[in-house]
Amino acid sequence: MPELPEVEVLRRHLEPALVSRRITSVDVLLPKLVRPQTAAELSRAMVGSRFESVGRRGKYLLFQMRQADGQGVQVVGHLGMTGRMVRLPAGVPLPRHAAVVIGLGEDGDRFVFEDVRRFGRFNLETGPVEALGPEPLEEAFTAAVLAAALAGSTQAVKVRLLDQSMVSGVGNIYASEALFRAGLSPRRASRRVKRAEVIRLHQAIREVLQEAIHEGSTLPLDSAAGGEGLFYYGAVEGASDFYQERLRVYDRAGRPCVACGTPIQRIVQAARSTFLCPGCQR
DNA sequence: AACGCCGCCTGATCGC
DNA sequence: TGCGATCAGGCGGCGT
Repeated sequence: MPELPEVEVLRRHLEPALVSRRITSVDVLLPKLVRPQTAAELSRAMVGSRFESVGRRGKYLLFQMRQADGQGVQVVGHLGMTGRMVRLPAGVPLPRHAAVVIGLGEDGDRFVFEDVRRFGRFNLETGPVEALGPEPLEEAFTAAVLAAALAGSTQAVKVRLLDQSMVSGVGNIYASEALFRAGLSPRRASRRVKRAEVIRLHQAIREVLQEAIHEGSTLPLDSAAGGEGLFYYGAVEGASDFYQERLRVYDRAGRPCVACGTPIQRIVQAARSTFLCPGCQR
């Protein structure tokens, strides 16, 4: 599932594919994922505008457009569990679970948002993004900020890391990975994480995300589709396996820890899987 | 008010 | 072999 690194890699592929393209049509196939819910309203805002930039905030993609009259338009996208975004060349059939189809002009290319499980979003409203905590890879996210977010909370530190108002972009996979790298038990009450451990965790969060972006950005996301234009996490056969292989604990229950050989353990916290090495994490 | 928990979804996998 | 049950989980919303 896409977390900050996968969204960032997707952003880097999408931006050059979209910037300066003019929107000529908007079709909504899955209205529940879209705000406003009708193609008519979405069209009124978007059609005629050009893409100016594709940004990212946490796990959200921020599409900036501008109308000919200078009016700015912003769309906030979220991939949920299974969402994908792709520039689809003319003639390529729409994916089965296409939710929004945006026409990009005379050549017939389309920008498509699809989502099998329908947890994703495609909104003109920017509300959810305003509530997000600091970007973990930016300067504002310091060890002191992390310490303050953990202080006083009895919640398990792993559950706390998933709270997007604390740090934005860390999901279930990289929460487990960061805690493993920091040698810290996911079960530890947030308030009981010591100063030195906070510093290690802060560093570990940044490292696991940074490395995943770095390795993911070497993936040629557009080559397997037989040419230019297909950009999305998971588009390439084996791309998600690639992401998976780098992981030290996530989804590795029963397999030996890469550091000490102890079998990796799976536990459930807040109704989600957590993976840890009982030997390395205290 | 912080925190736990449900519901939304469908495809893959499991068990009988 | 086939089919129903279970599982996966980000996040909004609701209840305590």
